[in-house]
Amino acid sequence: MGHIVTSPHVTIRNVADVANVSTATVSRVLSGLPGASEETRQRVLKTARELGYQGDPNATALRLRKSNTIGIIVPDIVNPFFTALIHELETCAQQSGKDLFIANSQNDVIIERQRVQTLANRRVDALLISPVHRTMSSSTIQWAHSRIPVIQIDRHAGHIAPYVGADQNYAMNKALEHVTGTGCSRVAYIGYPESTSSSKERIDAFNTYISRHTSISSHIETGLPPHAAQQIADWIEFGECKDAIIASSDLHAIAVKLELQRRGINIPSDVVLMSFDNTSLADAANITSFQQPIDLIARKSIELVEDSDSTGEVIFLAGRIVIRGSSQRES
Amino acid sequence: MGHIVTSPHVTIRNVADVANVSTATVSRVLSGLPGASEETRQRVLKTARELGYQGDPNATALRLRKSNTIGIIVPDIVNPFFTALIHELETCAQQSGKDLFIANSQNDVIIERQRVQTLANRRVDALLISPVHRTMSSSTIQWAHSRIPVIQIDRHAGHIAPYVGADQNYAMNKALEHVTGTGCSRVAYIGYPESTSSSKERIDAFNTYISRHTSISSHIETGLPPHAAQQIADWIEFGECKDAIIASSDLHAIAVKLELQRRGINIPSDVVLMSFDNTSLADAANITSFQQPIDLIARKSIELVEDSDSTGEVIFLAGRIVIRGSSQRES
DNA sequence: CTGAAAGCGCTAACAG
DNA sequence: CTGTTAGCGCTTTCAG
Repeated sequence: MGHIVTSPHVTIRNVADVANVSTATVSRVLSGLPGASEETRQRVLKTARELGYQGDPNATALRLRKSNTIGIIVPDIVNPFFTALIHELETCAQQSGKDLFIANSQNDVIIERQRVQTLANRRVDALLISPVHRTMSSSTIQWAHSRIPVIQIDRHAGHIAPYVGADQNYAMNKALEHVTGTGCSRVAYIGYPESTSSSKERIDAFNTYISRHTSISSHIETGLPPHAAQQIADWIEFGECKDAIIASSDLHAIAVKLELQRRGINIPSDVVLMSFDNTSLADAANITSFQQPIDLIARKSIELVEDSDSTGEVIFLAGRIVIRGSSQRES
Repeated sequence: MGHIVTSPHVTIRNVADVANVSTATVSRVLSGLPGASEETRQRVLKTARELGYQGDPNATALRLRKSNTIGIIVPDIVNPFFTALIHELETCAQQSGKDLFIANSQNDVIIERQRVQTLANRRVDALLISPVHRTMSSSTIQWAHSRIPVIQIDRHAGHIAPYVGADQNYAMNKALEHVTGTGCSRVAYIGYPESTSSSKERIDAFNTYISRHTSISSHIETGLPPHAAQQIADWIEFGECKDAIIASSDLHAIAVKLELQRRGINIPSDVVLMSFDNTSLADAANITSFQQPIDLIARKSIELVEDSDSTGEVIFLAGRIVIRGSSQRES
């Protein structure tokens, strides 16, 4: 068995020879440009089809200095939120006839820089990026933006390039309204530190809301899911007012849920729990979660790519809460 | 603001001019080839660094007809199992100094063919693919294998190219031993239909085991998670012997868990439940799950890529069960 | 040890 | 309407 080379790559030259025209004509026809009689058009199209001509994207990219592709760099490809986003982007990109280059920066600004360079060197037409860090990613993004159009997506590193993402302030307000609506007046926030723009915006929104509603007492806990979950469990109090926990990621919510279960604390009767992102994890663990509008985020970002004179735009999108058993009696 | 072109791409020509040598020499030095005095070496290296030379992968790929990259096509990028695999592959590929092109076939053989063609045209050095379908993907894979080295990973479409994946027979035996070990003598299988090699192999292994252990009664239910879960719940019986359900994916297991909860059936006291893949979903839902050896799968496949005379190999790897609350009393 | 030159496959003037 | 030509950035003989 093994790898048998049967069909070499068909070049434009091959097509030209068989169709008895010049490579220039083949190129024009295949690019849909004018300047070819209907007769030759058909002949070229036919032979190209018969020979199975596919084109060489590397040669085209070298010549045109663009590759008809869009690059997307996510900070963590294992996170279902980002794969859901990638999935939506794929659909939108396909509709624009573009391919997607998917890259993972593994939550590391060094790797992020490498990925940005790789994609820029490959001459992607535009780069969508969800930055690893709110401040430390900005130089990389600026570097990229100086050579190709860059759009920040879901997270940003300042007003250094257009941004499309969810309105974290709106989301956090909805979340707080929901949990206070279930009768909680002690509410805690748990999530990663303020290293990403979305985390920071959520924490800011949380604090603002609390400062305006003096009847609510609050608590904030940041850190990696397991550790932060232990801390937050210590904060739980049984008294006249009911406790609520808002987790900034489904992962944090699950860590909290497991920790509370271990301590014999019941959800939702003792403590109301909800989270952000509404990934398959929230569904699996039956946790109420705020659904980011990833379909709109994807659509808008691809639109921005097409629409070249859209520099400096900042687009916030809404979203909605998906209520599950962790914040209501009946599941 | 907007997109400001400040730094054009630095070419080998630029480096050559500044260093006062020919492009040929620069190329040799940068490729680490012999044929350059230590003095010029250093000078070239220095100027390349100072100018921020990055190289043009498109030009190199055009010239060399290879791109120093590996392509990976997964059937469903939203599935945490495949992103975990991608993550491992990234690590291994990086160690070999290669970039990874990630593509998603969206469980669709048509899209799968497109993705394969795209990557082949981009001259990836090798293609790793987890086929969408056990039989319908084979022509695409054969087409690809006729032009570039192809390795089937986790799933396969016949002995048409090397394969690296888990030993499904071993895995299913371990699963059956585990659930029968908890005292169950009625056991059901739930999963997707036999459209993928792994599904088929698991079902075959299930049937073989059952036929050898006549004291166990069995049941098989295939279909999409929610529907199949309803069916399987109808099968549950309360009697002298305890029931167990083995789910072929974490998604199926979660659907089963939710359906049983709705009917007031307790896990694990009434029914023992376990699944395959051990993704973050299983962790979230506290479900015992068989962990595929994705680290070994990734390592082996990258090794096969390097080792060019490895045609026709078939490598099966083991794995282990991660026990959680769905199959034991204490969590 | 080094440079000149050819050419990978493609597109875009420019002629005809 | 069509062909000739140059060249994108790179590597690699082949001379010197």
